Amino acid sequence: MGRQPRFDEGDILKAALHRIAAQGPGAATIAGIAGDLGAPTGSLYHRFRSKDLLVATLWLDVAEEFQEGFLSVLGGGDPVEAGRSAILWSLDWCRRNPERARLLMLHRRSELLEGEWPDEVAGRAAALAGRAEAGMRRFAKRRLGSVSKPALRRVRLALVDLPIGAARSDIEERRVPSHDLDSLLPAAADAILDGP
Amino acid sequence: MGRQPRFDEGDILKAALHRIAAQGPGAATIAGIAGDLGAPTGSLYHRFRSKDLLVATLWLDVAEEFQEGFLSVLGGGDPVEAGRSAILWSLDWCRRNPERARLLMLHRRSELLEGEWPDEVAGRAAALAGRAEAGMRRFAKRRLGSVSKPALRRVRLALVDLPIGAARSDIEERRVPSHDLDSLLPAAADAILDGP
DNA sequence: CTCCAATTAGAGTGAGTGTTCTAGAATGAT
DNA sequence: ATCATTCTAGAACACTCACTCTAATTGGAG
Repeated sequence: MGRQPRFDEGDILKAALHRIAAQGPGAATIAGIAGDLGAPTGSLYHRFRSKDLLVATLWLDVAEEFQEGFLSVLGGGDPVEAGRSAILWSLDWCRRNPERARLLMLHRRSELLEGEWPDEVAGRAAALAGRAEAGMRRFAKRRLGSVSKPALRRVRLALVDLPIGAARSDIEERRVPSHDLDSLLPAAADAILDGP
Repeated sequence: MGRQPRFDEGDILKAALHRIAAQGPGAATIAGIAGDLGAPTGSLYHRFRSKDLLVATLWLDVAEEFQEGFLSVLGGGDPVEAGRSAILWSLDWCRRNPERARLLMLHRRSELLEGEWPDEVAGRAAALAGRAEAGMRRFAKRRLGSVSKPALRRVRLALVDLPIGAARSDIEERRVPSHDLDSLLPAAADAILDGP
């Protein structure tokens, strides 16, 4: 019932990802994405009420995919080993998904999205953040026996901020994260988690 | 010989820094900066041939100031202690210069400057990068006894990428880098530098 | 004072942006 | 065949941006 689509949500999001990975968030214009697809601009607005909503959807898709895998590894087995494995999994995810990694690791949300989340996805964003927070607390409890603020800071530093900081330079230069990091980062993380 | 200026380079750069620190690089428009100063847009173009040149000058001013202090600390005394001190100095610089820190730590060059360095400052940029490279090599030689690629990678990771990654979340939320980092980061750096 | 150069002053230009609008093409149900 | 629905198609709109241009102002040198 109705005309068959030539460009669906997936096509549009994929084109937007390509553009952002190749030329940065500034290149993700409606006209640019439509041009890559050979689509008229109107077709993009048929799928997404605004450019913000398009970009937000893309970001959430990628972030959810990453976070799901990350938290799943973080939750398994011995906590010491789980922490190290989660770091390795993050590095490997970046290697398997170089374009998604550029989107997620290189650009903060504020560069892609001025202002607040669009209403349509505010719930998704809040749920995503909530699951991250819960996963971090669960790991902090298992690994450090505490969910105090300093303990949570350590966990976030060791498992999120340091790996991202370390991988950034490689990702920025369109390389895959160096395999040196596979041994250096877990060592640094343990130093932080087990330090005085 | 000629009319006295109401707005000099320093005023303009300061206004640009305020804007970028407060609202991100996207807010550093010529009209915006001029508006903050109460100046006409023409006056900005009297000082800077283009917006790119203005932003590039600002970035180089800040980067040179930071790097000079950083390398000076990194070059002194016992190398093990110098590495730790350089990290602490970086954190302290961010605390003393919150706006400059936002500019330098939060935004990569590519967010501020699309494309290449303007001709007028290409030499300055190259010299800055050269001094950084030289300082890193000197430290790698003293601290690890080698200037091999893996050794340089470790040094850059321990002294640059990790501290920036660690400080980012605080800086992003307009806080001063946590004092936890003063002990956690040197420990992580040593783990990386002294690791197998 | 009379020049002259430096600077302010701000309207104007053209390119690019996100978004809207109207028209038409395709498709399945009746 | 008709019709509502879904989607393409792209011109048009309002706005912002970096940048340019012309004119007016200022202050020192002669």
